[in-house]
Amino acid sequence: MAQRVVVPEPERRRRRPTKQGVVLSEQLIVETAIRLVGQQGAAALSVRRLGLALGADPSAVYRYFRGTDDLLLALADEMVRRALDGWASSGQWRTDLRDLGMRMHAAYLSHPQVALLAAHRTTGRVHETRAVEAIIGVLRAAGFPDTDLARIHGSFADLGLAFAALDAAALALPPAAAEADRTAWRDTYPRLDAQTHPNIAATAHLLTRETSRSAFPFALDLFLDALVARLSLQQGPPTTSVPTG
Amino acid sequence: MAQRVVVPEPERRRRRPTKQGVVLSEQLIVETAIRLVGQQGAAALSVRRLGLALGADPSAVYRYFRGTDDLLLALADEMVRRALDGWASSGQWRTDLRDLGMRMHAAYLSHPQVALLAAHRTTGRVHETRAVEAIIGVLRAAGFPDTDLARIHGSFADLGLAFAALDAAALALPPAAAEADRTAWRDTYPRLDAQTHPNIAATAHLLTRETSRSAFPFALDLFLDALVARLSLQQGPPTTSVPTG
DNA sequence: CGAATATGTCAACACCATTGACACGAGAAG
DNA sequence: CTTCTCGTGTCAATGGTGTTGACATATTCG
Repeated sequence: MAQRVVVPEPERRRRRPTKQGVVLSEQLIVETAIRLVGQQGAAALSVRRLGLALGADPSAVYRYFRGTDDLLLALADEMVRRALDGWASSGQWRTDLRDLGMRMHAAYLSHPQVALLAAHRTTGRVHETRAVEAIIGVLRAAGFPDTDLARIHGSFADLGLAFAALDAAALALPPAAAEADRTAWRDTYPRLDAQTHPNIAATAHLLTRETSRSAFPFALDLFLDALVARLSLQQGPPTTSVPTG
Repeated sequence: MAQRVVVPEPERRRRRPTKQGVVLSEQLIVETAIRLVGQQGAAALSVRRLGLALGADPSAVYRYFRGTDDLLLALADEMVRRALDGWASSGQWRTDLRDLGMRMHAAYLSHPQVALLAAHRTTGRVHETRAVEAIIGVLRAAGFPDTDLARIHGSFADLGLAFAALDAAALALPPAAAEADRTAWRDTYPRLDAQTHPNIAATAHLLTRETSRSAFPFALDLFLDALVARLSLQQGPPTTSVPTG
């Protein structure tokens, strides 16, 4: 690190403007980084370009984040913040969980390049903690036993993040790669030898890459069905195997 | 590119040994890259280090791959090759699909760093095509209508790759990050204010990050259940909504 | 007002991917 | 066997990257 200490945002007192007159903040840096990645692709996220976009010396970023990885986690946490923004419990646990899942998915998909970079990371930051609190709260109110909370929460979060990353990957492809992807299905598959690839050859005219619809809502409902079934067993026998997907 | 033309592997005639006496090949480069990533982490995969590990000048890699992205796709395709290695249809479509899914998942998880880098990419290479052929073949033999093949195949592949990437992410974390992850659940959650995070505070002693078991087998079975249900509807009414997750 | 120091800046380091020019030797042609 | 071709490995150079230590200065506190 250029400097060992990164002052946490709430304790910052002195705000000294940049040579170009910009007053930096964690929030401003995060927002600028998200904009940068959205406009120019994930490859454009470098400390130097970020400095340029901010109107500050690149190394100033290190006064706010310990390194690029720290910044990345902050971007992920901002996605979570936006997902939770305005959410409130409806009182129906299944509705709540579905809503939380869809919000998380949507927040990441609105910035696919960020999702691709950060969706698989545990941020350990405030908004992630808020999300955990919300999910645990819904599960407890629904009547799930405390001993199952960690596992159910883990499965739920995994499902959402896995699909967020997956669907983001399709959206975030640079135009050239997306074109190459489509070309593979449209051009090369129909030309494959019927000897070596009989099934593709026989149905090539019907095979087009299906990218329009996300499988997430369907998968989420399957998961929630499993939770409902588990909860209704709750009163009867003690603990059987826990649904984890 | 250093040189516009990359000669495809099967057409290579001249194999000229390196100064250090190594005879290069696409396969050798891919295997060395996988080993490098497995031993030193994803960050160690640079053309320079790869050259060093190979015993060749770094720029020699560009005689075999157009760039780092091309190499990455080759790594992904190698994972698919290993997954398919030795697979044969059992004649039972559900068994076949489950087996293919589990193999793909296992192949990626055996090299989590590679999975993290490449699982979300469409490679367009030979082994991926073989996998598509196998899956389409199983679905056709099962009796799914040709018009549904693209969508069902897409959902199946998505599910497997999404969980491969997710589970790989947990395995691929550098030890420091993994420790930080565990610390968050063990140390900071129990200290949260009961006012702001009542649900976490009340159950903190039971909350530990659940990383031991993958949710994939469960999710895969849910998906296959949905396919079974869809197939049994096949004979009756025409087409309803298609399960996509 | 004066001092302390947080924060922005600068220059430097080691690394990275990629490229064009070049040399050499393997394989084809005779 | 000899000769020629050109595929392939090497070298040097370019412009990028994250990160750091030293430094300057203006903001806040006493």
